[in-house]
Amino acid sequence: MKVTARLIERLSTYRRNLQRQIPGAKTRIYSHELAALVGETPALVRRDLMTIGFTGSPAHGYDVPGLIAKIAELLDPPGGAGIALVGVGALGRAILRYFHRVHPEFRFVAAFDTSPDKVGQVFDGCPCHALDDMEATLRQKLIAFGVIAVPADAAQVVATRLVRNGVRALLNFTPERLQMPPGAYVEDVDLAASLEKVVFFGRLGATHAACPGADMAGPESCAANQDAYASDLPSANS
Amino acid sequence: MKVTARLIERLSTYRRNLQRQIPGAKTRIYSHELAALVGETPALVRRDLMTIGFTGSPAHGYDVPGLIAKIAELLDPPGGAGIALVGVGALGRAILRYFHRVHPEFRFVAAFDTSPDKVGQVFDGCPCHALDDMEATLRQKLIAFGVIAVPADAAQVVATRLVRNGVRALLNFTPERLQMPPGAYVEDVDLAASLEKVVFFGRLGATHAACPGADMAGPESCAANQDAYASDLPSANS
DNA sequence: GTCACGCTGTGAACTCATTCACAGTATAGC
DNA sequence: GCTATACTGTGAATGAGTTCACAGCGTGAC
Ligand SMILES: NC(=O)c1ccc[n+]([C@@H]2O[C@H](COP(=O)([O-])OP(=O)(O)OC[C@H]3O[C@@H](n4cnc5c(N)ncnc54)[C@H](O)[C@@H]3O)[C@@H](O)[C@H]2O)c1
Ligand SMILES: NC(=O)c1ccc[n+]([C@@H]2O[C@H](COP(=O)([O-])OP(=O)(O)OC[C@H]3O[C@@H](n4cnc5c(N)ncnc54)[C@H](O)[C@@H]3O)[C@@H](O)[C@H]2O)c1
Repeated sequence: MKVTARLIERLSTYRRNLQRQIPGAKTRIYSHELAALVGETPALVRRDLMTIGFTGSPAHGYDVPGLIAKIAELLDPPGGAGIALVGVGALGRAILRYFHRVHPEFRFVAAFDTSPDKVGQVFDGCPCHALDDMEATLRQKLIAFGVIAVPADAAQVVATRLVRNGVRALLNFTPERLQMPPGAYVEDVDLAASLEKVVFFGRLGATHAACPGADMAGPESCAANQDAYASDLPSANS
Repeated sequence: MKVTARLIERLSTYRRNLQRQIPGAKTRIYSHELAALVGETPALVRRDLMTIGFTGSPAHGYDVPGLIAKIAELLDPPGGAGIALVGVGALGRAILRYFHRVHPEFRFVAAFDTSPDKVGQVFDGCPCHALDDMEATLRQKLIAFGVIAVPADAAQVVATRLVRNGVRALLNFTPERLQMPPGAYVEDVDLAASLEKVVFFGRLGATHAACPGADMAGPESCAANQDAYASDLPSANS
């Protein structure tokens, strides 16, 4: 099974969108329905499910609970993921709050910050420690994943320290490119670059009347699965 | 010139990393230096600069201020971008704060929220309006870009309303896949999927000893530009 | 019971992105 | 001045990722 980062990303959205359906409304789903739900092509959906060895029937499509289970088996770590947050600033707190409320399966079990205001407090169930306690806490709670939401200049130091103490993968919100030992995984989220794309392609849209014109095409630019747009206000669906 | 979303993303990080250098320290840079800075290959950097028609010299590499200017000319809208934020929650406020402080070139000129607590307040220079004022405000301030940070069920309605009133591109933090008219651009930021990738590849790293093993490879997994890692604590560089 | 339909599973084709590899060239050192 | 060097610019090769297109099949209609 050839597992790429994009496949994992799509599996994650397949699952999330399946779970968002009215529970029990559909226990079976066709590739083209799931595709519409997540904004992909039916062929890609079938290919992905084939890749993970999940098989449907031509008559009824794919079994929804079964698919969710299969994806869970693949993505969810057996013991549940213990995650550490470093930098309990505006962004860090938003993340703690959101995941605590809507995705408790991601267990943020420790936070770290330099600010004495934050240390000792508990944010959405996640206790904030001083940096000095990092080593002990990481090892004691067997934390394997980290989220970096500190100012850019602190990112590399913090990352190194995490990885030295058992953390094997990071989500990095900083524009800094982190140097990691081989084997460690870093997922960068660069919001400035994302906004820059929005501005660029939005501007193009204006100039060229439409993005599909001659020479430009973002991957999901012109997202429009046009079918549903003749109607007027596609009021909050799904 | 063939412009893809990935190119824009890289140009954005090229520029940001060039600007982060001690100003004036280097006025020239080689492709391999810039590549190391952003974690890409030298060949790709050269190809990108070629694509945007920026040319260097074999003797001294590329002119840094010139390159920054060239990228700005390409990415920055002439009048400055007017951006609207919808949903002044935890995430929305983090975004307003961050961009106001560190990237004021992205001008958040209006925010919208349903909560009476928020309406009328100013967040980091950005006034929060009631939803009823959306049409008027968008048109009056000629807002062409939007950021969606409302709960998922409100996302489609809000997006449609924005696009109906002149907004041409959106940054969407919601897991909802937005239906857009052709020509509009949507950039999705799916933090849950990103975290899921971190957990998956971090776990693999453990099992398989290292990611480059047999059959897996995330795009920037094993980010390690190993060169610099023999040394110990790569203390916050650049 | 038989037929037509519409879907899955999948090899092959294709498209897009990245890397290779090298010719061309400006400098630094001698 | 001449040579060795180390880089850029770029066509061509490679590689990933996606889509095409169709054989095979279970089901519902009649
Ligand atoms: N907020 C955003 O929208 C946004 C967007 C893009 C990038 N980022 C990145 O995320 C980072 C955090 O953003 P924010 O808005 O939460 O900033 P913030 O200033 O609100 O939070 C930073 C937090 O990190 C803590 N901190 C500082 N140095 C530390 C260290 N060495 N170790 C541990 N904690 C430390 C501070 O006490 C503070 O609580 C930013 O610096 C930026 O690089 C944020
Ligand atoms: N915070 C995160 O880390 C995170 C992570 C992933 C996704 N998201 C997405 O971003 C959204 C916002 O996250 P948050 O943490 O800021 O949530 P939040 O609850 O703090 O903020 C939501 C804000 O939207 C406002 N709102 C609600 N309905 C609205 C409407 N119809 N029009 C305008 N405003 C409306 C609310 O008043 C509130 O201020 C989430 O719902 C989620 O879909 C957030």
